[in-house]
Amino acid sequence: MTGPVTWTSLRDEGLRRIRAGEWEVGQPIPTEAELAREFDCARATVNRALQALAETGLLIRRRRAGSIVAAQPVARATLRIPLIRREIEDRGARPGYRLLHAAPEVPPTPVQAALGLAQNVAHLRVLALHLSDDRPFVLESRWINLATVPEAANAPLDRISANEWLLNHIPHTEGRITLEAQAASAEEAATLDCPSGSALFVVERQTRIAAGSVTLVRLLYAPGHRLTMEI
Amino acid sequence: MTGPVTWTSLRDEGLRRIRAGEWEVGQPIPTEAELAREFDCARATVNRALQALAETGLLIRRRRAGSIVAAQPVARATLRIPLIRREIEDRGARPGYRLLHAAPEVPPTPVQAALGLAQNVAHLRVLALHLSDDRPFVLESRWINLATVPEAANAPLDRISANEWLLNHIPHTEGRITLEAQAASAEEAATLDCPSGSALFVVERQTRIAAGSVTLVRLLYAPGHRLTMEI
DNA sequence: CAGTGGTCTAGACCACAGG
DNA sequence: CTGTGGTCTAGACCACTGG
Repeated sequence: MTGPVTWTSLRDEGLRRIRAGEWEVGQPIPTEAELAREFDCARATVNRALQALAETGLLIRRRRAGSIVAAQPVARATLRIPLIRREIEDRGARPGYRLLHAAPEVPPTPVQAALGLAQNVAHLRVLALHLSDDRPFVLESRWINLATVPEAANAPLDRISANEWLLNHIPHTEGRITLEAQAASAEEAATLDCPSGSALFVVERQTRIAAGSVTLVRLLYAPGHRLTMEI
Repeated sequence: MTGPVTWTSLRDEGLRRIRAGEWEVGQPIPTEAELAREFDCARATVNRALQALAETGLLIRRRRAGSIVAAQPVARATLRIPLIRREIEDRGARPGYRLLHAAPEVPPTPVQAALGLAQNVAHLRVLALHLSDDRPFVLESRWINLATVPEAANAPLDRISANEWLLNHIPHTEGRITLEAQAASAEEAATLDCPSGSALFVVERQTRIAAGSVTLVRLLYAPGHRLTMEI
């Protein structure tokens, strides 16, 4: 804690004190005004630092009651889900892509329910395989809502993955991500070149824009895939 | 955008403009000064809003170059990993806990390597089963470093899960979380009451404090477990 | 070199909730 | 009612970087 005081340096010092137990769990830490005096800086600077600590769940801040160190901090980790191609490149491998199937189709009832669709809406059904150094990396099973994204019908999905095409055409979506494990069906196993019944890591992503549901995709990763995050 | 201008309202308006395409992908948005004039507020307020948008990966901000809308926003989702007991309670089920095994033991070499240990260090080996409405929910397989946390040797792990005991004694740790899928071994399957070879969702958490490694735990969830996040 | 974001400051007012 | 955090403001200086 030498040099000029910035809100990031204050945040780091707060993090240190919490981890070192200098600020006790469940106990209030000094008020913003007190910390501002201690570090000889403006209260706004302290505020910005404590706000950042509260954002990561380490502090619980309440007016009048002050800021207390969270007793049971919920482990909060930020998951970054990049483009599959980038993911492969980041591992130092050569990415590949093979379109397996692309045709208009009305989703089966359970998929419609998951998408929150009231009626039968035409979708583009896409199956594709992503390769890492020529070995199967992830099997992509996707539904694209043609009511929301009619242009998708003409997307050159044999050359560019739906993943990237969508990102280029509708980059900013909102949605939900679900992580789970699933046993590989015989067909999935054949495509991913692994034993039938293998435990697969599955990422399901559902995205929408204001106009409606955009896509529902299940990414079935070949065995051995891990997702790592720092806390 | 009526009422008083706050940095959160500015952030939300920026999010709307990005999603609506009013701020074009890859293009610079107005400068902070311009936005401050538009919304008739101080530049610091605009700055706080844009900083929040940059934090979530929607904007890329560079001095002199200005802020541009990210072309391929990396989907960033925050994963919240609560106490297992809370996780069960939050699902409206009754949590249960059974200690299966707890004894000092030197970890096998691969575990030592994962923990970054140079020599043989005594650990407490813990196996426990968490129940949800009397049905197996997650199998906890843990190593606790007795060099870092000697008190753990006397923890009443038959009554309180290591999870909670550690959180109460060493609440603020840093570490790494890994998510993967794994096939259930015969023994694991028996404990979790599922077919051998079932695809299990596995959360591995490794935590440490300044003094050294604290614990390595693998949480093997019974089939059907899903982890959901909003983007 | 000039324009942009990054940050600090000092002061102010407000909202909220604990006592 | 009062103390705490939440936020805004106006101004300032700095750091970086693109032209």
